[in-house]
Amino acid sequence: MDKPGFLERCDVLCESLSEEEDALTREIVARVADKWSLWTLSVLAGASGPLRFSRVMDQVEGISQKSLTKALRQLERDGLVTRKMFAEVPPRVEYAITPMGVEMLEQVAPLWTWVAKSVGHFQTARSQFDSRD
Amino acid sequence: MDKPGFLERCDVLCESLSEEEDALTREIVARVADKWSLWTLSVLAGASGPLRFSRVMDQVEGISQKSLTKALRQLERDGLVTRKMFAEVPPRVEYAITPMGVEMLEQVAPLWTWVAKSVGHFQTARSQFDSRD
DNA sequence: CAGTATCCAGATCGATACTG
DNA sequence: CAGTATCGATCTGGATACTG
Repeated sequence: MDKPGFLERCDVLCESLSEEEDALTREIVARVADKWSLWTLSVLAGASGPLRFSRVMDQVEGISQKSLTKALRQLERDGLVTRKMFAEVPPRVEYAITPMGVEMLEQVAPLWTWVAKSVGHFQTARSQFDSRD
Repeated sequence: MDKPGFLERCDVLCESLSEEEDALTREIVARVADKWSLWTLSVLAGASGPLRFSRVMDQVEGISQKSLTKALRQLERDGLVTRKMFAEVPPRVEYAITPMGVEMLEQVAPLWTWVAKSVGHFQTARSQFDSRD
């Protein structure tokens, strides 16, 4: 089995990272896999403009207030969404995706699409595995 | 904010999935984010041939026996690696990546590379966020 | 409205000990 | 060698109640 080119290039890049950068890279990639974070980000991407907290919560079905708050804070912290507070009563907070957030989704979309298209293969593999002696 | 084309295409595909397929898709994508699973898979991809359990464990630094077993089982179940047992004493088990596993890595590599290249941006975003009033 | 604080149940993981 | 079994610490997420 030859070492594939894409893997080699990835290795070279990854090994050039400091330990701190490596840890951060892993963290960001991990966020991609997080159910709520990615869903939240794509809701903001699909909206025609900034969304209030409760509008986001409506669209991310099943999320709790606590989890949404956490997801939005993380996304904000990493510069993937912006948070704008208005000094009104009742309070209004608007979230919007950043260009970096859009870029992130663009990177994730091919992977997601590939998995979705391959879902039949995975189902087959699993049923074979589950019914082996 | 216009709905980007890539997102729309992804939406259309995702909405064509049954609830079961959707759940499986999420699960597979989640595995991508899992530290050990991806690392294990890339070790097998980088090897010049099948690897024994203990060889894999050597290369995935810091993993416990329990976690490696779990990661390998999941990868096997999804058809991303194969497991071959030899009836010898002491027992020998060899793991190898499948074509599907290679494909999976090929899908993940661009994302990983992009994150690694963007790590500086994320560091900046975080330090700004962490030092805001 | 947009959170924060608290409690609690379930999953996860490392360490350790044991086995075919 | 390649696991499985068990235990305890840790983390996570939902439900609920409360607040500026």
